[in-house]
Amino acid sequence: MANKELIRILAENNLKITPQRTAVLEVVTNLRNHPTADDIAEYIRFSYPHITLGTIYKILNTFTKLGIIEKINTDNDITRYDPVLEKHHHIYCAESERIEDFYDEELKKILDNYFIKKKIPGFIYKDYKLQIMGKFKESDNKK
Amino acid sequence: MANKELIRILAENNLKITPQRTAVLEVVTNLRNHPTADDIAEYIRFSYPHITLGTIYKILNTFTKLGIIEKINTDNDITRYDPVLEKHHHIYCAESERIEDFYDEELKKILDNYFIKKKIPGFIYKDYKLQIMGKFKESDNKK
DNA sequence: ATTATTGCAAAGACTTTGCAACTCC
DNA sequence: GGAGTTGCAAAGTCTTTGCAATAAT
Repeated sequence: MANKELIRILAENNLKITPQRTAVLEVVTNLRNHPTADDIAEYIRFSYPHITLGTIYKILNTFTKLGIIEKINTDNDITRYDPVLEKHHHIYCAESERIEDFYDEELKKILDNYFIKKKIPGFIYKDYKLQIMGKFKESDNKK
Repeated sequence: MANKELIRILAENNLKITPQRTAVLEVVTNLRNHPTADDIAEYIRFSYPHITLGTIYKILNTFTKLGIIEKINTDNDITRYDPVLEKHHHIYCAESERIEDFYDEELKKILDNYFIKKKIPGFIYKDYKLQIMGKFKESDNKK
């Protein structure tokens, strides 16, 4: 994502354009690695050696509240972050920290269709999240 | 779940039968509230005032590794626990801490069917988890 | 100039760990 | 009796918070 685009997103959300915010947004959207706060800090320190985790967390929380990014829950208690783009699911590897995006038109249709029809009594449905568990065959289990 | 049944489960898993383990298993299976470790400690202290969170966590981790219970991820970083019974999903409330079980035969069929057919390249599929988000209409938002 | 944001350090929350004492089989 | 479990306290990890200094509009 180009720098111009990043700035546009911040502006649209009435956020002041700071280098730190731009950098965090850039890392999360461009990496697509579902990084942890710590991962993000590590990347950003190349360009902003003085940035601290406290700041990263503040920025991530701001973005999350505005719906610019989304938290991803993992089985250990470390939160990871995902840019909000088109609706997609996540594939979790049982043997590594890898989490990959998964998008399938058919699956989307099936589930959307189900939830349009299905009424859950006493509950106002808004969205669903699907996690796919298993393991990647390759041994190149990059994070 | 009867005490006899709880003991059977522990025995089946080659665990020593201790009052603490029996109590933890009882709380998680009978409450079906998806309690946190802290919730569980609170309940058990009625009968075992001296039990500590450390012990609760050790027991919960043992049970989780053996597949007797399962961790449930939440958006804040507090882990909650669910007895492993038949396959079911969870309904999350956006406005309270409530998490309810959801089981629907049709949904199960649809998803099982999809994943039987669908091959994800480079990935060995094992299971899926579906989270349903929205909010409960009632104001009696018991936890 | 005003208001929001950053950096830093300290505090907070949840969870894990080490070890001696104790239980279960 | 021996191996495994508990209780306790201390430590660990991730995340939040408060506040003065700083930067954005």
